[in-house]
Amino acid sequence: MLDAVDDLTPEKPADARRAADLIVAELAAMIGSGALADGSYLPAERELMAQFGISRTVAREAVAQLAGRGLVEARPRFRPVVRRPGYDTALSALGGVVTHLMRESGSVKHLYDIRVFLEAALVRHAALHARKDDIAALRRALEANEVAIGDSTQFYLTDMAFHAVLYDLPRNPVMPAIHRAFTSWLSPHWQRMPRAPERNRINFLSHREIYTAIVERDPDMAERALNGHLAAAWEYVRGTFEAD
Amino acid sequence: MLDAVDDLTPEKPADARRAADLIVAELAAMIGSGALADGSYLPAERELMAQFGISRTVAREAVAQLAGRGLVEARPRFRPVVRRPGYDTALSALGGVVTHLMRESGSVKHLYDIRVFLEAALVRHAALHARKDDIAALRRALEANEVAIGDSTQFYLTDMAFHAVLYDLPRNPVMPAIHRAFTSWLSPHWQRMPRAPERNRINFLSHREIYTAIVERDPDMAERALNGHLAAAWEYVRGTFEAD
DNA sequence: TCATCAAGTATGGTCAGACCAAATATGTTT
DNA sequence: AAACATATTTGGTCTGACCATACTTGATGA
Repeated sequence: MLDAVDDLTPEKPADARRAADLIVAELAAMIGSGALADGSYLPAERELMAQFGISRTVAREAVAQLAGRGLVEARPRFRPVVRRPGYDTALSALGGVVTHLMRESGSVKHLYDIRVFLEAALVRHAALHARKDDIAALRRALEANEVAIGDSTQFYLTDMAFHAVLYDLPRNPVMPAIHRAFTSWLSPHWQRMPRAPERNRINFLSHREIYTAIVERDPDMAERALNGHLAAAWEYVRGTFEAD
Repeated sequence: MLDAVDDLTPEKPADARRAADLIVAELAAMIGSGALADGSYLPAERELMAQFGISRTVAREAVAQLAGRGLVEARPRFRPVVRRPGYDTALSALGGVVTHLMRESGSVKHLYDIRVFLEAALVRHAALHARKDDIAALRRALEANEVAIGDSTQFYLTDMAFHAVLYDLPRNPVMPAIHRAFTSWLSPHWQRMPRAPERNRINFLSHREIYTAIVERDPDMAERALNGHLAAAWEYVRGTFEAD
């Protein structure tokens, strides 16, 4: 991290030409313009060879790059399928790196804190701007959460669903994608957390507290409830990876 | 976007074996454990061949994958260099996809709204938790911003720097990375925005307003000021890409 | 008629060996 | 000791081949 420049748009060496890059650009443009429709097959490698006058090597590398960018879904022995990227596929690009990042001591906490920070803002936003149907959705999620107290697996799902409603509230499609990314990154750690109905009950009560604060249009109380909720959850799971 | 499941941990087909994947996992582990030190050269392709008993093809694909994940920096004709990933390299993985995403109408706005949402929470946090040295840093950034009003290029930089301080405040290394990611994604649009000293002055005043609110420990006012600031900025640049 | 199953083909995955151009190392000359 | 010429290393690309599996086609049989 000494001189980690890492400009986020890797276009520094003005030339940096590699045969595959041109093909990638071309195909990417086709995907963007719809010339290659979402869900359709990418031309076979041997077709690309003929079509662009390149070798198989280059064709393969181009496909691999597109797959890396999420513009194409290339399962091992199947024909690559064109995938117009959504916010989820974008976040999923992080997956690999994040997994490695989280080996680093403290990084899980950093990520978790970001989540708390975001969600605090979300409950605040909810308390101020939630509409009737939003609150209804929240209430439904809360009720589902309550009946699942006895079943820890089910409780985990309804727990996530409750929080998901908060991410849906701003009606910005990026938010739910962020939520899915967070949960998929952090869930491995959560899985290891011992579960018990009494613990579930505590969490449910926290959820209800948050819900109440939102209904009463009290952002400060909502934020406080959420912070307490997530701080407690953290204390409960920190042990599972602090031994690392 | 119809059935974009896209689970964020691409490990669904229990088999999905590809020779390169094993090598990638192996090398990734070595990088994680420090066996391959940050900044050192990755073994040459021909060495990997011998070391793992694989063909050049597989060796190359493995390196390409590592490069895609940001664990290795592979400039065109140079030896790949090991890069222990930081939060920046993680976010940079998004770069390619986000670029494509932003062709989609409305996605720039969505991304911008996320930024506004986050920054609103940040100024709020600043107003509540900023320490003396934080405020000093903020003041320095503000002053630098003021003297740059006449120079639009310089103003742009000091503008970013001012906002950057807000991201530094929570002392969570993920925050600055997010800021850099945002600016690198949105800057292409901002570059097209016409600049003028009078406009700079308005923005500076907004910054001062935010600063004042933080100094006075008034989160609501800080949030309001920031929302106004960024909303105005949006109105000013929306024209540059709404024609698309 | 239509479902089933067996070739046959298309396609991605891997291998081998070769050549090139650029980057790096080596050694020689000044 | 610095500058230059040469040799070696190394990544980029090409060719051509073989395999295993996904897909297609068509024959078979209920």
